[in-house]
Amino acid sequence: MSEDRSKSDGTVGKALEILDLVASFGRPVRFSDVLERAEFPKATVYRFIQTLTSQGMLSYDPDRQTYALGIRLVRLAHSAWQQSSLAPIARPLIEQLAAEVGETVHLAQLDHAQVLYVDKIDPGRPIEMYSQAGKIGPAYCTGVGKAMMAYLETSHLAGVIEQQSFHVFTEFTLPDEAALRAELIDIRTNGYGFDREEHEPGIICVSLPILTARGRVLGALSVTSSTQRTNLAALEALVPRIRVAANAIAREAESWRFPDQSKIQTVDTAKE
Amino acid sequence: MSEDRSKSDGTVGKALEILDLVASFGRPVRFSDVLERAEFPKATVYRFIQTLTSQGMLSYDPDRQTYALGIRLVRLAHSAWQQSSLAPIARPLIEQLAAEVGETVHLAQLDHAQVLYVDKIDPGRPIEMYSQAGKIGPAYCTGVGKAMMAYLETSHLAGVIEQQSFHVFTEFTLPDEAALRAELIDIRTNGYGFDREEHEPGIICVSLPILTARGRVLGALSVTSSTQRTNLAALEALVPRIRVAANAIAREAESWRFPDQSKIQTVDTAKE
DNA sequence: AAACCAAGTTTCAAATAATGGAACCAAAAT
DNA sequence: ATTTTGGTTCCATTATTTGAAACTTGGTTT
Repeated sequence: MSEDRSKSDGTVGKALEILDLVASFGRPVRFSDVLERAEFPKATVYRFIQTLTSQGMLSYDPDRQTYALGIRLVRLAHSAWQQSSLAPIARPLIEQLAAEVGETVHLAQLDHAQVLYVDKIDPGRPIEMYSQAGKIGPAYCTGVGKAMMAYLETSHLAGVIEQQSFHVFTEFTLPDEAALRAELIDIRTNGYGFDREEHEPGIICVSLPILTARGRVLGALSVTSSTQRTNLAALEALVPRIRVAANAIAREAESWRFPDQSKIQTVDTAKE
Repeated sequence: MSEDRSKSDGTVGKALEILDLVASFGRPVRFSDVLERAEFPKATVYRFIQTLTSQGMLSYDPDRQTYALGIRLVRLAHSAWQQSSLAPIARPLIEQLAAEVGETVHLAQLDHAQVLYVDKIDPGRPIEMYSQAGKIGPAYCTGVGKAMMAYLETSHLAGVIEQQSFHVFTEFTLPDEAALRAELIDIRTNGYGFDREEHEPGIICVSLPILTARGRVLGALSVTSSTQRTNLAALEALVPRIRVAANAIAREAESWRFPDQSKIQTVDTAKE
């Protein structure tokens, strides 16, 4: 199910596989824990762990003799979040959106075949960030996931759908590819989609894709609430307002031209 | 100055060097941008970028033909922050501390030879997370940096000091190793240290290390303010309260025993 | 339109680094 | 004192990385 990464990315791919493996434990691990789950021989796993530790991608606790993900990752993520994600651009826009509609707003992007939440604003309560940004979720049963899938090009979409688990979370969870594909056509027709308690009972949302002028999917925006507080029709009424935000984010993301500091003449004598 | 990483970490080290390089631009980059600054030949840089992109560590924008740090990093960092840093443990404790003292509290750890801020609570304003966590700063002229250095073992300390730039930020910046070493002895004697406008004019702080029972440095805590609002003596009065928090964090970090889910019998027939 | 150029991509033999079985070591358990 | 478990090192074999050079592509200039 996830044996595609590292398939032909040589040593680097394998090292990152080990990194993911450590991450998957969700807690500090001993060498033997990793060895057990890894599909490489002892010495190989050992060397990878050494290397990753020396590189700061893993950290070693000498007291407990355990490895955990290293803080170099936190530093890199700081840059990643700033430069690669929509979050820093979108932050002021979704803050205002959340304040106006009075509901939780999610900003998500597609990672591999999963939804990755890059920001969340919950009006009222102070922002808890790390607990949300970086979180991943299934694509086939979340509003943002479906909104993004609806606008993928056919070939890419096929790959993404193939990797959906179609685990049944609630009675409303879309059960299979056929149901999902039908839903995606609907979304494309309307320009927005819903989560009808497909992932968590009582939780509903409207979602819109964030698209470039050329139609490439950048991410998705959703407004989430519960069945107690509101209903789908009320959420649907927010679509125009959300669309304004989504468009604004797309426009800003696209127009973000960077100071052209790369145009410095490169003299060829730069070899010294 | 930073040619130590990847020195003998083979291919993986080199790939991560490229990753850092991309991060260092702070904005999406073209292939040639990277090539220019990298010390590897064209084909090598090219393959690394391909690999990293295919691995999701970099993301490629086909419209602009640029690479940026990938969102897989955000996902990994989410785990890293949770499992490796002190932040999730410390969060409630420093929130309360910030509320009580009414000043900004920083939580930092040492990464390589730099200070890495893993959390920040500013009473009054809502918490901005990724924009702060992950930020790095110099060790020799920040309160948290000096507090941590003061408690490193001699050999480790030497390596860290060697990498300090001793750039002069203000008239109070410690100018050289001798001044720093003297200051570190002071800090060790008192159990806490100050930032006397050494990094930014008008900004002062008290800082305490977070130490394990065995005396290993886990991180540091600081309460920051400005010369307009307060003075060093007033900050010093907060030390006992801060020490409570620092000790609590250390104790919790140490006693955090993880559910013993690794003790599942590993039958050796697991080969199929 | 032809010639040119810059940026990006592919090739392939040589150089280098990764591999992994096995031996080794240390500390804890018996 | 002996065995077991968990971690570390060795080193000949093997596979991968390397990088100069050739090539392709898309955009400019003449």
